[in-house]
Amino acid sequence: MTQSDDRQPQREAMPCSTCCQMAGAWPECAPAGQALGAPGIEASQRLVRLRKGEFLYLLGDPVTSIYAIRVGSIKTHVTTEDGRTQVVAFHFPGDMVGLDSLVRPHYASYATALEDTKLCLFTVDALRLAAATLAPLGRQLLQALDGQLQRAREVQTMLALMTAEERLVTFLLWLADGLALRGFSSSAFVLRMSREEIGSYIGLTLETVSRQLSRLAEGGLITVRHRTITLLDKPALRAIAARATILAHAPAPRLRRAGGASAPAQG
Amino acid sequence: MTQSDDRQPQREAMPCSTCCQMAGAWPECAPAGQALGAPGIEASQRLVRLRKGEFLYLLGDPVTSIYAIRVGSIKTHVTTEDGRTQVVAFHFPGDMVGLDSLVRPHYASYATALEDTKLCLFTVDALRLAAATLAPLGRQLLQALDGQLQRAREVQTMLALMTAEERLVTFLLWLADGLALRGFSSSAFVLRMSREEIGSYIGLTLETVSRQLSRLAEGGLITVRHRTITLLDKPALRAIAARATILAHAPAPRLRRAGGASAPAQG
DNA sequence: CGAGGAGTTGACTTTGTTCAATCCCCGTGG
DNA sequence: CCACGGGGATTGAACAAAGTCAACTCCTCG
Repeated sequence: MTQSDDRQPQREAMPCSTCCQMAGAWPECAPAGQALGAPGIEASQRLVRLRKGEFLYLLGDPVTSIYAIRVGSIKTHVTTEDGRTQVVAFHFPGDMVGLDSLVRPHYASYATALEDTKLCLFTVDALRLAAATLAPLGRQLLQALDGQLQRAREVQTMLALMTAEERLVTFLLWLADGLALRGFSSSAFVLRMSREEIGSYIGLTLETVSRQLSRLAEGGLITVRHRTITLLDKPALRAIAARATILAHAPAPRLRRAGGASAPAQG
Repeated sequence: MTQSDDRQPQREAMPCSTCCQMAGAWPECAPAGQALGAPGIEASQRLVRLRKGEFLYLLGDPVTSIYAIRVGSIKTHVTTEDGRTQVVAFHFPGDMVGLDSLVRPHYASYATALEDTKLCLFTVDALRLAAATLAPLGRQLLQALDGQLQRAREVQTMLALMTAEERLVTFLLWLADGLALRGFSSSAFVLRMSREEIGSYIGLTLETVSRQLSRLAEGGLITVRHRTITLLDKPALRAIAARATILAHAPAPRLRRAGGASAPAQG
């Protein structure tokens, strides 16, 4: 392999136009309010530089902007109650970073540079303004889409680091919370799906699902009769699920230093 | 438990207005082009009824509409090359179904009723029209968001049913494909992340990642030197990953009848 | 050149899967 | 009204895959 073919691609500078194409049909990273298609939008084209290990943003920070990577790479990650770190995505040149937080007031993850990285910054004011011009429909779509992405990432985290018991309890609580949201009893309900379907969703076999349900019942935390479930001790259940639940307004992540600047500054 | 509290909530009829609130700030399910916020949009308010086990749509079908659940519940699922089924989401009253396919020409999953279900139908023509009126920015956002959702679901599926080897190979191929997209060599590249970070992403420990890399190298499929990876036998690698890869323009799913067919029928 | 983080490798343990037998509703039909 | 059949669910035992703990090597960075 020659250098030309074996080079370290991500380190190669990439013209912004290229990165922006990648990001979708972004206009040049240079100011281009026009191209954004909504009147009055300033693309407020700033360039951000990060060194390896530095944070682009922290979970819980107010969402001020989203980014497109020009050069380098970024990981977005979360931490769990018990201190484990879960990488939810890797981002490479052309990818958007922070998109999953667009419709939120606070970032839903940490973003850390895996190497020296340059990004185009788009102020969220501009984007929100654009969003405001969207049909309400569009906003709702965005909102709903974001909700589904969020849930998918929760599942992702669940599958990556929860035990069978934790997964099942988490799943039951999701159902309960869903029912509560809709104004129904959240402590007694009927499963609409088979053990097999549950297992498929949370990455277990139907036997394991069944066994775990039995164990929880033995422990007096729930009652199981066919597909009718009663949650007897929600605090205890939440405690189990919490072990590997994503911290929402979290403390500091541990992986890597944050280069001082944006660092959570804990040692 | 009394009936009043222990009733089967999801079976309860729910006024459409309620379901629509749930779905975001959807207008009444009754015709309300106005409320959609874009001129000329017909909400083309149709109601769809499904009986338990029926499909709402199939993977690969042209995307004609998306739905909001009024009563009932839906699972969306995919199948893998080797015939396993993976549930990617459960949807309950108020949830949107098919949203993840909005920006695509074909549905990216199957949607099956878990019980008798009623849904509000929104023709995608109307939605696309709305999308067309969005700033190009908005469309790109939608596109990018959808891309991230898709990837999250791929990870979800990977975590739920792939072995360590399959996960790692899939991950390497994702990296390679990403590089190829960006015009770089896709057979030799440098990992930007540690074994630990890879492991976190694909749900393995760093030791397992290391071991699997070694095994693949032993087998002559790849070369590993520190963080420099060379893919020597991509067909073989693809074959490994394919075992549990989501079928794109798939045949029929086996779980439940769709009016006739049933069980996985293999064994 | 030294220190320390990253990576590899091995031995052992744990967790969940697999295979298989059995149970239990529930709906059907006698 | 009750027997029967069948799919979903439960449970057990053996097994396998990945995790854990630990020792050791090798770069890389300072």
